Amino acid sequence: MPPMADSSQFDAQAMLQRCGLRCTRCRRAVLEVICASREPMTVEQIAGVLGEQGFDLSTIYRNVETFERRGLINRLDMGDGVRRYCGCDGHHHHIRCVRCGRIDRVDWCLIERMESQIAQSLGYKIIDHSLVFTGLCGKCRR
Amino acid sequence: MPPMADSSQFDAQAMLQRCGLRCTRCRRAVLEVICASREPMTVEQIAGVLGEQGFDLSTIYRNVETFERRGLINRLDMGDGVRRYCGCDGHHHHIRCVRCGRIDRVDWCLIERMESQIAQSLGYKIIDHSLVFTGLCGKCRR
DNA sequence: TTTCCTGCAAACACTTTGCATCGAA
DNA sequence: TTCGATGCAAAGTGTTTGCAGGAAA
Repeated sequence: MPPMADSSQFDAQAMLQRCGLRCTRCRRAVLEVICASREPMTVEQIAGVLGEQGFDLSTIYRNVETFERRGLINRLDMGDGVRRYCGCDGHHHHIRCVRCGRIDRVDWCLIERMESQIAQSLGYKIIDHSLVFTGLCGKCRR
Repeated sequence: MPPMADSSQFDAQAMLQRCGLRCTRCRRAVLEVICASREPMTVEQIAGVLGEQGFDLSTIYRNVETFERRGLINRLDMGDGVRRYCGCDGHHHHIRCVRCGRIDRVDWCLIERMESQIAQSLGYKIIDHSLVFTGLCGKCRR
């Protein structure tokens, strides 16, 4: 795994500024790692990727929380008790194998329709949704 | 909140026996609390309801884990990092307000269709799914 | 009688907090 | 220059584990 993916698709600095957040080395790095990753990242994984830069774990925790509250990233619980974060790029879901923990991505969705229905019937304003399927992947089925 | 809901709808003892699990006081009680509750329960809440019976927390943790692996209950992450359990009665989803933490239940579903599509395209055998919408409830929107 | 379950105590992992220092704006 | 961000150390919270005694089958 390369130390950091190409960040040309998104401009971490601009994202931070747009939210009124100071653009520090740690914040830029954390945001880039999360947004560049195709898979949702745990705090531990983020710290691992940024290992050589030596950011403090508590700082990373503080930053992901800030990002989440500003809507820069999404917090994702996959049903296994591990907290993960992913960028807000595009719309997709995940599926996790309950046996081996493998996580795959589901790129298509029928769900948008449900949102307006929920908004109507319960009076919610929907901000986001997280859909987690659990099952057995091809390998584990055998 | 009554100490325990009516358990006539389900037979905890039979459920345990069917799974080859010993029917102990603690197991029966925990299973009844979870299945009788309309809302998903945290381990802390379960222990609270059973407070006067003085079961050890670690025993409750062990039992809910056992129940989950046997498919007697479902583990549910609502996207707020808190682990909850609910009975496998009927099919429904939840929606959580990101501001106040309120959780509502969504009783209808368009999702079954997606499952076969996932199974086909990724080769998974779907066991369950968890869908969590986050948003602002009517009170918090104002 | 055997095997599994339980309570207790301790360890554990993950996350949060207080505080002094540092650095972006 | 100021206010917010950081690193460090410590505390907190929720969860898991080892072990000996106890209860279900």
